[in-house]
Amino acid sequence: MVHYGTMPELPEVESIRRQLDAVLVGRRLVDLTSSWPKTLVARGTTLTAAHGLAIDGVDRRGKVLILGLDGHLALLVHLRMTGQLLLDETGELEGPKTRCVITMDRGALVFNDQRKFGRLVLLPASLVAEDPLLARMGPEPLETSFSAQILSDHLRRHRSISVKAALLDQSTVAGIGNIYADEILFASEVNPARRCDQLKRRDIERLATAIVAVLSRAINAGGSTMRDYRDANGAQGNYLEEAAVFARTGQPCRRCSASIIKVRVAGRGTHLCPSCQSR
DNA sequence: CACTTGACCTGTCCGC
DNA sequence: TGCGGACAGGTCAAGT
Repeated sequence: MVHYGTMPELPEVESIRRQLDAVLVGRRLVDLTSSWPKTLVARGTTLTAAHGLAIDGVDRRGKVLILGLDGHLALLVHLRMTGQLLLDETGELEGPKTRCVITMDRGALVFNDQRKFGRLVLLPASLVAEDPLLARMGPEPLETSFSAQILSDHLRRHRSISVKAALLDQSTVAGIGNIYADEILFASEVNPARRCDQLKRRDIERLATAIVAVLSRAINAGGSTMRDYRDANGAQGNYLEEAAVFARTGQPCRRCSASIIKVRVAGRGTHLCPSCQSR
């Protein structure tokens, strides 16, 4: 059994966003604490400035959650690999991996993160767009304005790097990580190692269609669960049962029955069907 | 500027 | 059984 880390990507973060938005609006922050210095920081404000503010909505940009606080502050949450943002109504979810606790007038948000890569940033709402976590984020693939032309425009900034590396670059398209990059490339019948400047218009059109289809389908399945992923209620996702290539090394391709292989592209473990994705 | 590599972290797995 | 090292991957800083 191969071990994988966690990879909350757009579908997982969107699942969490929906759950939190449905229950957090109106709750007030009482206290923010962290037990690992880098996990929670304030930029352009102080942590105590958030005390007493009410959550007015939960948004998402790429893989970043954005909790709005009374219109003038915001809390950015990036789960990175192993982060879990859990709604703790009864005070029972804190444990050895808890890095941050956001106490509210009702319940708390507990941020558990085994590998300590996750980040929570409190900042003025006016600085959200220019924060390093969001400043160079590419187009949102599930907005109606996303199109093959927009994807083409962003891919054109790359030449020799692989199409997989470009998909993982958040400035190309927001929210794609290693699992969905592989799934999108399979659905597009494009080889992950293909150079960006070798993509034909038809390839880019297929990629744009697959990006929307794969991410939408994954949201409907509640996201993927590798190892540590949990939604805000602690539940796992189901998408991996539907995955075409990811974590299916040696198993038959669902389209042509050839054996799925795992190779290294752009420094990442990469799964593909050598027959369907020969070019 | 385009691109690659290393650092950040911890837990798990594999080979000796 | 114990232990060292490779590996997992999102992002940014530093290097080529």
